[in-house]
Amino acid sequence: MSQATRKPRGEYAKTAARRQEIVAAAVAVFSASGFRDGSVRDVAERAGLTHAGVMHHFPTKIDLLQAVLAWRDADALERLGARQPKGLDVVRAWLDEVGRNQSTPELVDLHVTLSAEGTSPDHPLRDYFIERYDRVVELLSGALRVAAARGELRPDVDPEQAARMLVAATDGLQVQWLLNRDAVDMPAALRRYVESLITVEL
Amino acid sequence: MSQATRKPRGEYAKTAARRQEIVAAAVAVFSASGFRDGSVRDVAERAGLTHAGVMHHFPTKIDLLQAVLAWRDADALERLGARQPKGLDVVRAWLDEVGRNQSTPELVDLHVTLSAEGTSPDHPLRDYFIERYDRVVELLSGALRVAAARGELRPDVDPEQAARMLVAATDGLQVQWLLNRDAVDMPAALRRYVESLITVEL
DNA sequence: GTCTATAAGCGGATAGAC
DNA sequence: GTCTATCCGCTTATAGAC
Repeated sequence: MSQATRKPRGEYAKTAARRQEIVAAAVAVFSASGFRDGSVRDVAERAGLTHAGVMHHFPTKIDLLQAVLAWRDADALERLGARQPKGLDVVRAWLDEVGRNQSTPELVDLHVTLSAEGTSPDHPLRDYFIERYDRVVELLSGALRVAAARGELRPDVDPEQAARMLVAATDGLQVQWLLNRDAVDMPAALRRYVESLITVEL
Repeated sequence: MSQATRKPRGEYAKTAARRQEIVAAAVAVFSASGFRDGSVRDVAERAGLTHAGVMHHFPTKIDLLQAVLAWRDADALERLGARQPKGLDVVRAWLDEVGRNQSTPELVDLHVTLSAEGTSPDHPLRDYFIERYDRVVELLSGALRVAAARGELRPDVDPEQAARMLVAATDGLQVQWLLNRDAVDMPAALRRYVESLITVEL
């Protein structure tokens, strides 16, 4: 995350506030027009400056999109990490999050599209997504380890492998759900998978 | 798939051959530069015409990429569908395919990126991917139904749900694998999942 | 630090040559 | 049908004004 960690001394409240305004404009534009048809010029107009002005704060259009995603990720991951029992509760919270996301398909689309783009070797979002997946997998596998210590996990289940699989299945189901919402019940499918891993009721 | 089914009378061998040349050039360019940095003009130059000439055959850059993917998909799906016992053999072939794909990460990247883009409501590839996922899920759930009839499937497993989950997990694992190849063993993870569904050795 | 002006290169649309 | 020439609006890079 070379980009996000670069915080020059001169970056004061005013700059941060301006960026937040731009991000808000970007959320509005990309949610309405999609991020492929929503232009930086549209975002700039809505935020009250020129397109080059926007790109002073966010060097590329992708950086701007990353800011939108990070803004959405932040409170979701907070909700997960804040769970205090830290066992299967975290897994339940993950399923809740998936269910909640169904009400904002544009943002699901944004995440799916950008995480896919971000896999390319030289993509500016690559580091961001590597770190994000590490964090999410670590969070969930930690939760499963706690569950294992309590004897709630089947003995042949490896916590990290299962966590990785849960995240993978979530991502993949989102793609199929976006293509055909009637064919997929994401929370139910994930619940079935989790229940095949544990020895107790979820 | 309005595009692929439209085959005007005037489309003869020469045209098909020209398109194949362009697709070959596109594979070369996109594999080398990625499909985001590889331009239609690059493809055109390599195929010996202007960028507008290429876009006569493939109206948009996305259509060109779809042709690359379809070219790769064609024999993979054939290999799967050709399996004659039609039971768990098909699932084994699916895992083999995943393993085989590891030798061409650029094409995996291409598939992941395009399937994600294709989820957007008005995206030209949307119909293509809807149909492709239907076909794949149908192929795999058919295979699991055969396995169920043979008593090889756990009684509480729903073939279509399991097939959908297998495809979803495959897609999601590919994202994580592209981000960090050391962290993920795709065939092993999928094999574990399949083994949790069945009553026999895979 | 914030932003404008400008220009290069891209995907895409159009008109018309063959 | 196939393709070139040309033009459009876009993202992005660079130079420099404030």
